[in-house]
Amino acid sequence: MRAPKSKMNAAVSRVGAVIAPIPLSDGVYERICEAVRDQRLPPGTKLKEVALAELFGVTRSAIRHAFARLHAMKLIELRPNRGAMVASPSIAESRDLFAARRTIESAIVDKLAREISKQQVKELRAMARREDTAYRRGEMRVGLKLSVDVHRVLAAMAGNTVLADVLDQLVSRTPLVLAAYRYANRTNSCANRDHADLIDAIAAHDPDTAVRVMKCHLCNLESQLDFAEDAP
Amino acid sequence: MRAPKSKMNAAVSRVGAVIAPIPLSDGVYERICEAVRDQRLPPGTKLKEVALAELFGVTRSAIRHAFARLHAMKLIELRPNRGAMVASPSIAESRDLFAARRTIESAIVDKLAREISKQQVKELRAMARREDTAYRRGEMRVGLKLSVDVHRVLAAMAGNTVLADVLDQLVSRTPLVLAAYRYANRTNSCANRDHADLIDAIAAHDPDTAVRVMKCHLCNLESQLDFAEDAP
DNA sequence: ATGATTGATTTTGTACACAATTTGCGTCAA
DNA sequence: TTGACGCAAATTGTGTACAAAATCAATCAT
Repeated sequence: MRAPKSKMNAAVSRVGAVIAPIPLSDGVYERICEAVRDQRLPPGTKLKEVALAELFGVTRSAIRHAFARLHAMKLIELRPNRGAMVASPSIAESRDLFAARRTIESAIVDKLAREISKQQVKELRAMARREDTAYRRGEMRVGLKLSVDVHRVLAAMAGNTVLADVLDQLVSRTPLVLAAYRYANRTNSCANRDHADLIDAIAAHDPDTAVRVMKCHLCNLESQLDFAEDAP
Repeated sequence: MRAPKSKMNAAVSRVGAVIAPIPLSDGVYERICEAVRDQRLPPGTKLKEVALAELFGVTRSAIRHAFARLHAMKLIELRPNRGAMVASPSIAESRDLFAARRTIESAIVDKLAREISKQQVKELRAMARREDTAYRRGEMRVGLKLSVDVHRVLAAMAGNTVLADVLDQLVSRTPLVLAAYRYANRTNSCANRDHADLIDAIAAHDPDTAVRVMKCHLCNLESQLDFAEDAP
Protein backbone atom coordinates (compact mmCIF):
# COMPACT_ATOMS: atom_id res chain seq x y z
CA MET A 1 0.00 0.00 0.00
CA ARG A 2 2.38 2.70 1.20
CA ALA A 3 5.50 1.27 -0.39
CA PRO A 4 5.27 0.66 -4.09
CA LYS A 5 8.05 -1.92 -4.14
CA SER A 6 7.28 -5.58 -4.45
CA LYS A 7 8.57 -7.25 -1.25
CA MET A 8 7.19 -4.59 0.97
CA ASN A 9 3.97 -4.63 -0.93
CA ALA A 10 3.44 -8.32 -0.39
CA ALA A 11 4.16 -8.16 3.32
CA VAL A 12 1.97 -5.16 3.91
CA SER A 13 -0.96 -6.52 1.97
CA ARG A 14 -0.74 -9.80 3.86
CA VAL A 15 -1.19 -7.89 7.07
CA GLY A 16 -3.96 -5.93 5.40
CA ALA A 17 -5.75 -9.14 4.54
CA VAL A 18 -5.84 -10.08 8.21
CA ILE A 19 -6.93 -6.82 9.71
CA ALA A 20 -9.18 -5.86 6.79
CA PRO A 21 -11.01 -8.89 5.42
CA ILE A 22 -13.62 -6.47 4.16
CA PRO A 23 -12.84 -4.84 0.78
CA LEU A 24 -12.40 -1.70 2.56
CA SER A 25 -12.30 1.72 1.45
CA ASP A 26 -15.12 1.41 3.95
CA GLY A 27 -12.91 2.82 6.67
CA VAL A 28 -12.51 5.99 4.67
CA TYR A 29 -16.25 6.18 4.15
CA GLU A 30 -16.95 5.75 7.84
CA ARG A 31 -14.41 8.36 8.85
CA ILE A 32 -15.75 10.99 6.49
CA CYS A 33 -19.31 10.08 7.41
CA GLU A 34 -18.59 10.64 11.08
CA ALA A 35 -16.78 13.87 10.37
CA VAL A 36 -19.87 15.16 8.59
CA ARG A 37 -22.14 14.06 11.44
CA ASP A 38 -19.82 15.76 13.94
CA GLN A 39 -19.82 18.96 11.91
CA ARG A 40 -16.05 18.87 11.64
CA LEU A 41 -16.60 19.15 7.91
CA PRO A 42 -18.84 22.17 7.26
CA PRO A 43 -21.04 22.30 4.14
CA GLY A 44 -19.19 23.37 1.04
CA THR A 45 -15.81 22.06 2.15
CA LYS A 46 -13.79 20.99 -0.86
CA LEU A 47 -12.63 17.39 -0.64
CA LYS A 48 -9.45 16.85 -2.64
CA GLU A 49 -8.68 13.31 -3.61
CA VAL A 50 -4.90 13.34 -3.24
CA ALA A 51 -5.00 15.15 0.09
CA LEU A 52 -7.44 12.65 1.56
CA ALA A 53 -5.56 9.76 0.00
CA GLU A 54 -2.33 10.56 1.79
CA LEU A 55 -4.18 11.58 4.95
CA PHE A 56 -5.79 8.14 5.19
CA GLY A 57 -2.76 6.34 3.75
CA VAL A 58 -4.67 4.87 0.84
CA THR A 59 -4.78 5.51 -2.86
CA ARG A 60 -7.12 7.71 -4.82
CA SER A 61 -9.08 4.66 -5.89
CA ALA A 62 -10.22 4.03 -2.34
CA ILE A 63 -11.12 7.68 -1.90
CA ARG A 64 -13.16 7.66 -5.08
CA HIS A 65 -15.00 4.57 -3.92
CA ALA A 66 -15.82 6.27 -0.66
CA PHE A 67 -16.96 9.33 -2.60
CA ALA A 68 -19.39 7.24 -4.61
CA ARG A 69 -21.00 5.95 -1.43
CA LEU A 70 -21.02 9.36 0.25
CA HIS A 71 -22.68 10.79 -2.82
CA ALA A 72 -25.34 8.08 -2.74
CA MET A 73 -25.96 9.05 0.89
CA LYS A 74 -26.18 12.65 -0.33
CA LEU A 75 -23.51 13.72 2.14
CA ILE A 76 -21.29 15.13 -0.60
CA GLU A 77 -21.89 16.64 -4.01
CA LEU A 78 -19.93 15.53 -7.05
CA ARG A 79 -19.56 18.01 -9.88
CA PRO A 80 -18.04 16.67 -13.11
CA ASN A 81 -14.35 17.52 -13.44
CA ARG A 82 -14.65 19.78 -10.43
CA GLY A 83 -14.42 17.31 -7.63
CA ALA A 84 -16.28 16.64 -4.43
CA MET A 85 -17.51 18.97 -1.74
CA VAL A 86 -19.50 18.48 1.43
CA ALA A 87 -23.16 18.87 0.56
CA SER A 88 -24.86 22.21 1.12
CA PRO A 89 -28.53 21.40 1.51
CA SER A 90 -30.82 23.94 -0.10
CA ILE A 91 -33.59 25.57 1.90
CA ALA A 92 -36.24 23.48 0.19
CA GLU A 93 -34.25 20.32 0.75
CA SER A 94 -33.77 21.16 4.41
CA ARG A 95 -37.48 21.67 4.91
CA ASP A 96 -38.23 18.42 3.10
CA LEU A 97 -35.67 16.65 5.23
CA PHE A 98 -37.38 17.66 8.45
CA ALA A 99 -40.79 16.79 7.04
CA ALA A 100 -39.50 13.37 6.04
CA ARG A 101 -38.03 12.84 9.48
CA ARG A 102 -41.33 13.76 11.12
CA THR A 103 -43.10 11.17 8.99
CA ILE A 104 -40.62 8.38 9.58
CA GLU A 105 -39.73 9.01 13.20
CA SER A 106 -43.38 9.32 14.14
CA ALA A 107 -43.92 5.82 12.81
CA ILE A 108 -40.84 4.63 14.66
CA VAL A 109 -41.75 5.94 18.09
CA ASP A 110 -45.34 4.84 17.63
CA LYS A 111 -44.21 1.29 17.07
CA LEU A 112 -41.57 1.47 19.76
CA ALA A 113 -44.00 2.75 22.38
CA ARG A 114 -46.07 -0.38 21.87
CA GLU A 115 -43.35 -2.97 22.22
CA ILE A 116 -40.32 -1.57 24.02
CA SER A 117 -38.70 -3.65 26.77
CA LYS A 118 -37.50 -2.51 30.19
CA GLN A 119 -33.93 -3.18 29.19
CA GLN A 120 -34.23 -0.96 26.13
CA VAL A 121 -35.70 1.82 28.23
CA LYS A 122 -32.69 1.57 30.52
CA GLU A 123 -30.32 1.89 27.57
CA LEU A 124 -32.14 4.92 26.27
CA ARG A 125 -32.14 6.65 29.63
CA ALA A 126 -28.44 5.98 30.05
CA MET A 127 -27.78 7.47 26.66
CA ALA A 128 -29.87 10.55 27.40
CA ARG A 129 -27.99 10.97 30.67
CA ARG A 130 -24.63 10.80 28.95
CA GLU A 131 -25.87 13.32 26.41
CA ASP A 132 -26.96 15.66 29.16
CA THR A 133 -23.67 15.51 31.03
CA ALA A 134 -21.75 16.08 27.81
CA TYR A 135 -23.66 19.27 27.11
CA ARG A 136 -23.34 20.41 30.73
CA ARG A 137 -19.60 19.97 30.50
CA GLY A 138 -19.55 21.99 27.33
CA GLU A 139 -18.44 19.09 25.22
CA MET A 140 -20.60 20.13 22.32
CA ARG A 141 -19.19 17.68 19.82
CA VAL A 142 -19.77 14.69 22.08
CA GLY A 143 -23.22 15.98 22.88
CA LEU A 144 -24.10 16.38 19.24
CA LYS A 145 -22.93 12.88 18.48
CA LEU A 146 -25.04 11.45 21.29
CA SER A 147 -28.05 13.52 20.25
CA VAL A 148 -27.79 12.08 16.78
CA ASP A 149 -27.25 8.59 18.12
CA VAL A 150 -30.39 8.72 20.24
CA HIS A 151 -32.45 9.00 17.10
CA ARG A 152 -30.48 6.25 15.40
CA VAL A 153 -30.86 3.91 18.35
CA LEU A 154 -34.58 4.59 18.55
CA ALA A 155 -34.84 3.58 14.90
CA ALA A 156 -32.77 0.46 15.47
CA MET A 157 -34.87 -0.56 18.48
CA ALA A 158 -38.08 -0.25 16.49
CA GLY A 159 -36.89 -3.35 14.69
CA ASN A 160 -37.51 -2.33 11.09
CA THR A 161 -34.05 -2.41 9.54
CA VAL A 162 -35.21 -0.88 6.28
CA LEU A 163 -36.74 2.12 7.99
CA ALA A 164 -33.73 2.35 10.30
CA ASP A 165 -31.34 2.49 7.34
CA VAL A 166 -33.43 5.15 5.67
CA LEU A 167 -33.58 7.24 8.79
CA ASP A 168 -29.86 6.82 9.28
CA GLN A 169 -29.32 8.69 6.06
CA LEU A 170 -31.70 11.48 7.00
CA VAL A 171 -30.21 11.83 10.48
CA SER A 172 -26.70 11.97 9.04
CA ARG A 173 -27.72 14.78 6.74
CA THR A 174 -29.30 16.83 9.49
CA PRO A 175 -26.05 18.19 10.97
CA LEU A 176 -25.30 19.69 7.56
CA VAL A 177 -28.59 21.55 7.64
CA LEU A 178 -27.94 22.76 11.17
CA ALA A 179 -24.46 23.91 10.26
CA ALA A 180 -25.79 25.81 7.28
CA TYR A 181 -28.83 27.52 8.72
CA ARG A 182 -28.88 27.48 12.52
CA TYR A 183 -28.72 30.67 14.50
CA ALA A 184 -25.23 31.19 15.79
CA ASN A 185 -26.28 31.67 19.40
CA ARG A 186 -28.14 28.36 19.68
CA THR A 187 -26.04 25.95 21.60
CA ASN A 188 -27.19 22.36 21.39
CA SER A 189 -29.18 20.67 18.67
CA CYS A 190 -31.57 18.50 20.63
CA ALA A 191 -32.94 20.06 23.76
CA ASN A 192 -32.18 17.47 26.41
CA ARG A 193 -35.56 17.78 28.05
CA ASP A 194 -37.13 16.78 24.72
CA HIS A 195 -35.27 13.49 24.65
CA ALA A 196 -36.10 12.74 28.25
CA ASP A 197 -39.79 13.50 27.69
CA LEU A 198 -39.78 11.35 24.59
CA ILE A 199 -38.27 8.39 26.38
CA ASP A 200 -40.77 8.85 29.22
CA ALA A 201 -43.69 8.65 26.81
CA ILE A 202 -42.25 5.57 25.13
CA ALA A 203 -41.56 3.90 28.46
CA ALA A 204 -45.15 4.61 29.50
CA HIS A 205 -46.33 2.78 26.38
CA ASP A 206 -48.16 5.87 25.26
CA PRO A 207 -47.81 5.99 21.46
CA ASP A 208 -49.88 9.11 20.91
CA THR A 209 -47.89 11.19 23.37
CA ALA A 210 -44.64 9.79 22.06
CA VAL A 211 -45.54 10.75 18.49
CA ARG A 212 -46.62 14.20 19.59
CA VAL A 213 -43.41 14.78 21.52
CA MET A 214 -41.29 13.56 18.63
CA LYS A 215 -43.04 15.84 16.15
CA CYS A 216 -42.73 18.73 18.54
CA HIS A 217 -39.07 17.94 19.07
CA LEU A 218 -38.33 18.01 15.36
CA CYS A 219 -40.38 21.17 14.87
CA ASN A 220 -38.46 22.85 17.67
CA LEU A 221 -35.22 21.92 15.99
CA GLU A 222 -36.42 23.22 12.64
CA SER A 223 -37.62 26.45 14.22
CA GLN A 224 -34.05 27.13 15.31
CA LEU A 225 -33.15 27.55 11.66
CA ASP A 226 -32.98 30.78 9.74
CA PHE A 227 -33.89 30.24 6.12
CA ALA A 228 -33.72 33.91 5.25
CA GLU A 229 -30.14 34.81 4.53
CA ASP A 230 -28.13 33.05 1.86
CA ALA A 231 -29.25 30.65 -0.86
CA PRO A 232 -26.93 27.68 -1.39
CA MET B 1 -1.85 19.94 -22.12
CA ARG B 2 -0.64 20.21 -25.68
CA ALA B 3 -1.70 17.49 -28.04
CA PRO B 4 1.33 16.00 -29.72
CA LYS B 5 -0.38 12.68 -30.26
CA SER B 6 -3.32 13.32 -32.52
CA LYS B 7 -5.93 15.90 -33.36
CA MET B 8 -8.46 13.13 -33.58
CA ASN B 9 -8.17 12.36 -29.91
CA ALA B 10 -8.87 15.93 -28.91
CA ALA B 11 -11.83 16.17 -31.25
CA VAL B 12 -13.35 12.96 -29.94
CA SER B 13 -13.04 13.97 -26.33
CA ARG B 14 -14.54 17.36 -27.12
CA VAL B 15 -17.59 15.59 -28.46
CA GLY B 16 -17.58 13.43 -25.36
CA ALA B 17 -17.59 16.51 -23.18
CA VAL B 18 -20.73 17.72 -24.93
CA ILE B 19 -22.74 14.54 -24.83
CA ALA B 20 -21.47 13.44 -21.44
CA PRO B 21 -20.84 16.46 -19.22
CA ILE B 22 -21.59 14.21 -16.28
CA PRO B 23 -18.68 12.08 -14.98
CA LEU B 24 -20.43 9.09 -16.14
CA SER B 25 -20.32 5.65 -15.08
CA ASP B 26 -23.82 6.91 -14.40
CA GLY B 27 -25.11 5.33 -17.57
CA VAL B 28 -23.98 1.95 -16.33
CA TYR B 29 -25.69 2.57 -13.02
CA GLU B 30 -28.94 3.55 -14.66
CA ARG B 31 -28.92 0.56 -16.98
CA ILE B 32 -28.37 -1.95 -14.19
CA CYS B 33 -30.85 -0.14 -11.99
CA GLU B 34 -33.53 -0.43 -14.66
CA ALA B 35 -32.69 -4.04 -15.29
CA VAL B 36 -33.27 -4.80 -11.63
CA ARG B 37 -36.55 -2.88 -11.60
CA ASP B 38 -37.67 -4.78 -14.73
CA GLN B 39 -36.76 -8.09 -13.15
CA ARG B 40 -34.42 -8.91 -16.02
CA LEU B 41 -31.80 -9.49 -13.35
CA PRO B 42 -33.17 -11.96 -10.81
CA PRO B 43 -31.94 -11.94 -7.20
CA GLY B 44 -28.66 -13.74 -6.74
CA THR B 45 -27.38 -13.11 -10.26
CA LYS B 46 -23.60 -12.87 -10.23
CA LEU B 47 -22.34 -9.63 -11.73
CA LYS B 48 -18.83 -10.03 -13.14
CA GLU B 49 -16.87 -6.90 -13.64
CA VAL B 50 -15.08 -7.75 -16.88
CA ALA B 51 -18.21 -9.13 -18.53
CA LEU B 52 -20.18 -5.99 -17.74
CA ALA B 53 -17.25 -3.81 -18.71
CA GLU B 54 -17.10 -5.13 -22.25
CA LEU B 55 -20.88 -5.35 -22.46
CA PHE B 56 -21.19 -1.62 -21.78
CA GLY B 57 -17.99 -0.76 -23.59
CA VAL B 58 -16.36 0.81 -20.55
CA THR B 59 -13.57 -0.19 -18.22
CA ARG B 60 -13.79 -1.97 -14.92
CA SER B 61 -13.32 1.33 -13.10
CA ALA B 62 -16.67 2.55 -14.31
CA ILE B 63 -18.33 -0.73 -13.40
CA ARG B 64 -16.90 -0.58 -9.90
CA HIS B 65 -18.16 2.95 -9.48
CA ALA B 66 -21.61 1.86 -10.53
CA PHE B 67 -21.35 -1.05 -8.10
CA ALA B 68 -20.63 1.29 -5.24
CA ARG B 69 -23.79 3.26 -5.97
CA LEU B 70 -25.89 0.16 -6.52
CA HIS B 71 -24.66 -1.18 -3.20
CA ALA B 72 -25.60 2.05 -1.46
CA MET B 73 -29.08 1.65 -2.97
CA LYS B 74 -29.03 -1.91 -1.65
CA LEU B 75 -29.78 -3.29 -5.08
CA ILE B 76 -26.67 -5.46 -5.09
CA GLU B 77 -24.60 -7.16 -2.42
CA LEU B 78 -20.82 -6.85 -2.34
CA ARG B 79 -18.89 -9.64 -0.69
CA PRO B 80 -15.18 -9.05 -0.15
CA ASN B 81 -13.05 -10.68 -2.80
CA ARG B 82 -16.11 -12.50 -4.08
CA GLY B 83 -17.69 -9.87 -6.22
CA ALA B 84 -21.17 -8.48 -6.67
CA MET B 85 -24.52 -10.17 -6.99
CA VAL B 86 -28.05 -8.89 -7.31
CA ALA B 87 -29.48 -8.53 -3.83
CA SER B 88 -31.61 -11.33 -2.41
CA PRO B 89 -33.78 -9.67 0.21
CA SER B 90 -34.36 -11.81 3.28
CA ILE B 91 -37.84 -12.52 4.52
CA ALA B 92 -37.47 -10.11 7.41
CA GLU B 93 -36.09 -7.44 5.12
CA SER B 94 -38.96 -7.93 2.69
CA ARG B 95 -41.53 -7.50 5.42
CA ASP B 96 -39.74 -4.42 6.70
CA LEU B 97 -39.64 -3.05 3.18
CA PHE B 98 -43.39 -3.24 2.80
CA ALA B 99 -43.94 -1.80 6.25
CA ALA B 100 -41.65 1.09 5.39
CA ARG B 101 -43.49 1.67 2.14
CA ARG B 102 -46.80 1.74 3.94
CA THR B 103 -45.50 4.39 6.29
CA ILE B 104 -43.97 6.59 3.62
CA GLU B 105 -46.51 6.21 0.87
CA SER B 106 -49.37 6.85 3.29
CA ALA B 107 -47.79 10.19 4.07
CA ILE B 108 -47.29 10.87 0.38
CA VAL B 109 -50.84 10.23 -0.74
CA ASP B 110 -52.22 12.06 2.28
CA LYS B 111 -50.31 15.16 1.28
CA LEU B 112 -51.06 14.70 -2.40
CA ALA B 113 -54.79 14.32 -1.82
CA ARG B 114 -54.80 17.76 -0.23
CA GLU B 115 -53.00 19.68 -2.93
CA ILE B 116 -53.09 17.86 -6.24
CA SER B 117 -53.93 19.82 -9.41
CA LYS B 118 -56.27 18.85 -12.23
CA GLN B 119 -53.33 18.57 -14.60
CA GLN B 120 -51.56 16.13 -12.30
CA VAL B 121 -54.70 14.01 -12.02
CA LYS B 122 -54.82 13.83 -15.82
CA GLU B 123 -51.23 12.65 -15.95
CA LEU B 124 -51.87 9.98 -13.35
CA ARG B 125 -54.97 8.72 -15.12
CA ALA B 126 -53.11 8.55 -18.42
CA MET B 127 -50.37 6.56 -16.79
CA ALA B 128 -52.82 4.15 -15.18
CA ARG B 129 -54.50 3.71 -18.56
CA ARG B 130 -51.21 2.89 -20.26
CA GLU B 131 -50.44 0.45 -17.48
CA ASP B 132 -53.80 -1.23 -17.95
CA THR B 133 -53.43 -1.62 -21.70
CA ALA B 134 -49.93 -2.98 -21.30
CA TYR B 135 -51.15 -5.71 -18.97
CA ARG B 136 -54.14 -6.47 -21.23
CA ARG B 137 -51.77 -6.92 -24.15
CA GLY B 138 -49.70 -9.29 -22.11
CA GLU B 139 -46.70 -6.96 -22.09
CA MET B 140 -45.83 -7.82 -18.51
CA ARG B 141 -42.48 -6.08 -18.46
CA VAL B 142 -43.92 -2.79 -19.68
CA GLY B 143 -46.76 -3.14 -17.22
CA LEU B 144 -44.43 -3.76 -14.32
CA LYS B 145 -42.36 -0.73 -15.23
CA LEU B 146 -45.47 1.45 -15.36
CA SER B 147 -46.76 0.02 -12.08
CA VAL B 148 -43.51 0.94 -10.43
CA ASP B 149 -43.47 4.34 -12.09
CA VAL B 150 -46.94 5.18 -10.78
CA HIS B 151 -45.61 5.00 -7.25
CA ARG B 152 -42.55 7.01 -8.17
CA VAL B 153 -44.59 9.72 -9.87
CA LEU B 154 -46.95 9.93 -6.91
CA ALA B 155 -43.94 10.54 -4.69
CA ALA B 156 -42.54 13.13 -7.05
CA MET B 157 -45.85 14.97 -7.25
CA ALA B 158 -46.11 15.17 -3.48
CA GLY B 159 -43.30 17.69 -3.73
CA ASN B 160 -41.00 16.40 -1.02
CA THR B 161 -37.82 15.52 -2.90
CA VAL B 162 -36.21 13.91 0.12
CA LEU B 163 -39.11 11.57 0.70
CA ALA B 164 -39.35 10.92 -3.03
CA ASP B 165 -35.70 9.90 -3.19
CA VAL B 166 -36.11 7.60 -0.22
CA LEU B 167 -39.18 6.00 -1.69
CA ASP B 168 -37.43 5.61 -5.02
CA GLN B 169 -34.98 3.30 -3.34
CA LEU B 170 -37.68 1.26 -1.65
CA VAL B 171 -39.73 0.99 -4.82
CA SER B 172 -36.69 -0.11 -6.80
CA ARG B 173 -36.03 -2.87 -4.29
CA THR B 174 -39.58 -4.16 -4.39
CA PRO B 175 -39.27 -6.06 -7.71
CA LEU B 176 -36.47 -8.06 -6.14
CA VAL B 177 -38.77 -9.10 -3.32
CA LEU B 178 -41.51 -10.02 -5.76
CA ALA B 179 -39.12 -12.04 -7.89
CA ALA B 180 -37.89 -13.92 -4.85
CA TYR B 181 -41.14 -14.69 -3.06
CA ARG B 182 -44.20 -14.18 -5.23
CA TYR B 183 -46.44 -17.08 -6.15
CA ALA B 184 -45.63 -18.22 -9.65
CA ASN B 185 -49.23 -18.02 -10.85
CA ARG B 186 -49.71 -14.38 -9.93
CA THR B 187 -49.56 -12.28 -13.05
CA ASN B 188 -49.19 -8.58 -12.38
CA SER B 189 -47.75 -6.80 -9.42
CA CYS B 190 -50.16 -3.93 -8.89
CA ALA B 191 -53.78 -4.76 -9.45
CA ASN B 192 -54.86 -2.11 -11.90
CA ARG B 193 -58.12 -1.45 -10.14
CA ASP B 194 -56.10 -0.52 -7.06
CA HIS B 195 -54.26 2.22 -8.87
CA ALA B 196 -57.46 3.55 -10.43
CA ASP B 197 -59.19 3.62 -7.06
CA LEU B 198 -56.22 5.30 -5.49
CA ILE B 199 -56.14 8.04 -8.10
CA ASP B 200 -59.89 8.51 -7.71
CA ALA B 201 -59.54 9.08 -3.98
CA ILE B 202 -56.68 11.52 -4.50
CA ALA B 203 -58.59 13.37 -7.21
CA ALA B 204 -61.58 13.64 -4.87
CA HIS B 205 -59.30 15.32 -2.31
CA ASP B 206 -60.12 12.59 0.18
CA PRO B 207 -56.91 11.95 2.14
CA ASP B 208 -58.35 9.35 4.50
CA THR B 209 -59.68 7.18 1.71
CA ALA B 210 -56.51 7.63 -0.30
CA VAL B 211 -54.38 6.49 2.61
CA ARG B 212 -56.65 3.52 3.26
CA VAL B 213 -56.54 2.46 -0.39
CA MET B 214 -52.79 2.80 -0.53
CA LYS B 215 -52.28 0.72 2.61
CA CYS B 216 -54.69 -1.87 1.30
CA HIS B 217 -52.93 -1.88 -2.04
CA LEU B 218 -49.56 -2.55 -0.46
CA CYS B 219 -51.01 -5.21 1.85
CA ASN B 220 -52.56 -6.93 -1.14
CA LEU B 221 -49.22 -6.96 -2.85
CA GLU B 222 -47.51 -8.34 0.21
CA SER B 223 -50.16 -11.01 0.63
CA GLN B 224 -49.21 -12.36 -2.78
CA LEU B 225 -45.89 -13.39 -1.34
CA ASP B 226 -45.00 -16.77 0.05
CA PHE B 227 -42.47 -16.45 2.85
CA ALA B 228 -42.56 -20.13 3.69
CA GLU B 229 -40.20 -21.94 1.36
CA ASP B 230 -36.53 -21.01 1.08
CA ALA B 231 -34.42 -18.79 3.27
CA PRO B 232 -32.03 -16.51 1.34
C1' DA C 1 -15.98 -44.75 -5.23
C1' DT C 2 -15.47 -40.91 -2.36
C1' DG C 3 -13.09 -37.43 -0.23
C1' DA C 4 -9.43 -34.21 0.34
C1' DT C 5 -5.59 -31.60 -1.69
C1' DT C 6 -2.96 -29.20 -4.79
C1' DG C 7 -2.36 -26.53 -8.94
C1' DA C 8 -4.12 -23.59 -12.76
C1' DT C 9 -7.53 -20.31 -14.10
C1' DT C 10 -10.60 -16.80 -13.17
C1' DT C 11 -11.90 -12.74 -10.66
C1' DT C 12 -11.37 -9.09 -7.59
C1' DG C 13 -8.55 -5.37 -5.14
C1' DT C 14 -5.28 -1.79 -5.61
C1' DA C 15 -1.59 0.93 -7.25
C1' DC C 16 -0.11 3.67 -11.00
C1' DA C 17 0.29 6.39 -15.23
C1' DC C 18 -1.50 9.30 -18.59
C1' DA C 19 -5.08 12.26 -20.70
C1' DA C 20 -8.12 16.16 -20.26
C1' DT C 21 -10.32 19.59 -17.98
C1' DT C 22 -10.39 23.22 -14.71
C1' DT C 23 -8.14 26.81 -12.07
C1' DG C 24 -4.95 30.29 -10.80
C1' DC C 25 -1.56 33.61 -11.96
C1' DG C 26 1.01 36.69 -14.71
C1' DT C 27 1.26 39.60 -18.70
C1' DC C 28 -0.28 42.82 -21.93
C1' DA C 29 -3.24 46.18 -23.95
C1' DA C 30 -6.91 49.74 -23.68
C1' DT D 1 -6.64 50.59 -12.97
C1' DT D 2 -9.14 47.19 -15.24
C1' DG D 3 -10.15 43.78 -18.33
C1' DA D 4 -9.04 40.00 -21.30
C1' DC D 5 -5.92 36.67 -22.94
C1' DG D 6 -2.84 32.81 -22.40
C1' DC D 7 0.29 29.83 -20.33
C1' DA D 8 1.41 26.85 -16.28
C1' DA D 9 0.07 24.21 -12.25
C1' DA D 10 -3.21 21.53 -9.99
C1' DT D 11 -6.96 18.33 -10.00
C1' DT D 12 -10.01 15.02 -11.82
C1' DG D 13 -11.32 11.11 -15.17
C1' DT D 14 -10.00 6.83 -17.08
C1' DG D 15 -7.48 3.11 -18.72
C1' DT D 16 -3.98 -0.40 -17.61
C1' DA D 17 -0.98 -3.50 -15.03
C1' DC D 18 0.01 -6.37 -11.31
C1' DA D 19 -0.86 -8.88 -6.92
C1' DA D 20 -3.95 -11.42 -3.78
C1' DA D 21 -7.79 -14.14 -3.21
C1' DA D 22 -11.29 -17.35 -4.70
C1' DT D 23 -13.08 -20.84 -7.82
C1' DC D 24 -12.74 -24.86 -10.37
C1' DA D 25 -10.80 -29.14 -11.98
C1' DA D 26 -7.87 -32.87 -11.94
C1' DT D 27 -5.11 -35.86 -9.26
C1' DC D 28 -4.04 -38.69 -5.47
C1' DA D 29 -4.87 -41.18 -1.29
C1' DT D 30 -7.92 -43.84 1.57
